Amino acid sequence: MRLSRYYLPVLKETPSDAQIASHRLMLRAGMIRQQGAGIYAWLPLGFRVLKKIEQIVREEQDRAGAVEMLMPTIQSADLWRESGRYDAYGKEMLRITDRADREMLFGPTNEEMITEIFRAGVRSYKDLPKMLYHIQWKFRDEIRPRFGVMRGREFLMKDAYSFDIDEDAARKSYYKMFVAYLRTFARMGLKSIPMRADTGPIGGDLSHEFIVLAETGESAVFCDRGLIDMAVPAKDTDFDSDLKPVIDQFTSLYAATEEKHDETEFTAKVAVSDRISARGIEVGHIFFFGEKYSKPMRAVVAGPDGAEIPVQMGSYGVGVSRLVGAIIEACHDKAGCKWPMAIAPFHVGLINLRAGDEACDAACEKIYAALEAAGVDVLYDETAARPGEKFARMDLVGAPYQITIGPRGLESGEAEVKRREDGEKSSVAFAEVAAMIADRVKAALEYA
RNA sequence: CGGGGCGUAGCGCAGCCUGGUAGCGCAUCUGGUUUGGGACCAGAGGGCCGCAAGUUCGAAUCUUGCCGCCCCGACCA
Repeated sequence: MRLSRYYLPVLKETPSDAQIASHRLMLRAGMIRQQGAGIYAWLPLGFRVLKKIEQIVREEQDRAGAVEMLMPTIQSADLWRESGRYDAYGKEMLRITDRADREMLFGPTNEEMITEIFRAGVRSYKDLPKMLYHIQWKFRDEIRPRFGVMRGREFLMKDAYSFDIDEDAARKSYYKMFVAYLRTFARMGLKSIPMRADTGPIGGDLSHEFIVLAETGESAVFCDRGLIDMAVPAKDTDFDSDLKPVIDQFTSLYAATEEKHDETEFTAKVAVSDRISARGIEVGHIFFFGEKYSKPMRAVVAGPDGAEIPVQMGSYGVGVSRLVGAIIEACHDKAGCKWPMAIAPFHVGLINLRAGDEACDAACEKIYAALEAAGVDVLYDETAARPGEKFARMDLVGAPYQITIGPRGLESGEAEVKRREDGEKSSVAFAEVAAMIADRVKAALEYA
């Protein structure tokens, strides 16, 4: 992408209402623009990141055996009356009436709708198990939206739903999602820690929040240091195999959010040097809720003996738009974003220090074309801006690699390569730089 | 929803107390000098001062109402 054609409205000064790093940087880097309290437009740069995150989530859901679909944002109130949640949900639900005065709502979640869809097409236990998911915008009229996209009112969420014949089978579905989540967040360069969460009226051990540690996290969390270095299940994990050992391993060490924290247990089970008490961002939540919706909404199947039984359900959410903020919280410095390769809006920033100079232009065009041909996402700054401004802007955008071409380096036949992560700079022979960077990008995009 | 605060040019702000139709920095545009980490000189454009009513000869400024946004708290992917 040529910068001159792109829409990248960067800000030199920090907008006054941005309190935390991710919000500040997203505004400054021209990723989002606020349209109302907790409502944001995604500008081209932010949209690229959002799409890359969404794609990773999708790939890992598919790998775990979930099937993608798409449900509408607008739902009918009648559906929610069936489960009894229409009145229970309260003011967080945005209620709408259409021209015929029918009561509608902008979906805050989709349990009712998926249950309706499922019951319409499944009759027998032989059709189970099933796992369905979609990635869709939701709206929750939060009392107090804040922190930019981390707690917006409108947000993009992946939600999956599992349907099983009994609790034992449901447990297997739950495990699949557990593993899928570990992999999903790891691929984005995040350390996520599954923490036990409130299971509500059902009880049991089947509810976990996936937390990313960050100073600006909204909840206080407590865990064993051992969880941080625990190896994430590999790409070739067979999701139909017994996943219990993996779950056992990840749940063997203490990890709880504030609400579930038990200080006595914490001090008893975790050595002082291994105790982490920090703040975290919830990026995913998996939950088994049994017959909560299937029973009142009559999502039943015939069992082997012919008797109708309500299906056992679970739901599994990932805050896709929130992840953009969460990743920035985890990966940034004073100058800007430091994107992990997998979700970087651009892999490489190419800086032409002397646009208009024949030699510089020719050299840059050549590298630009070579990188693009190799499938690398390049942001090519061919504007007439001054060097300092170009460097600062590229640091703000945060591509993992920057290639700088200027008259000085060109004389010696070299390009300067800077790694955004640690600022390390090196000179690379002009003839080799494109191939070298393309290789590095490809290597970084390989995932476990 | 309770408590606090803010709304003046694209962004950051001053002016308001003590009424006289608006200013600063950055950004933008033009010309010139510059050019390896956010340049310099000269000039220019850009504002129903959130909206509405009221007081007044006169309102960004005072009064009332409304709207919007932010922060703290209880609640949440």
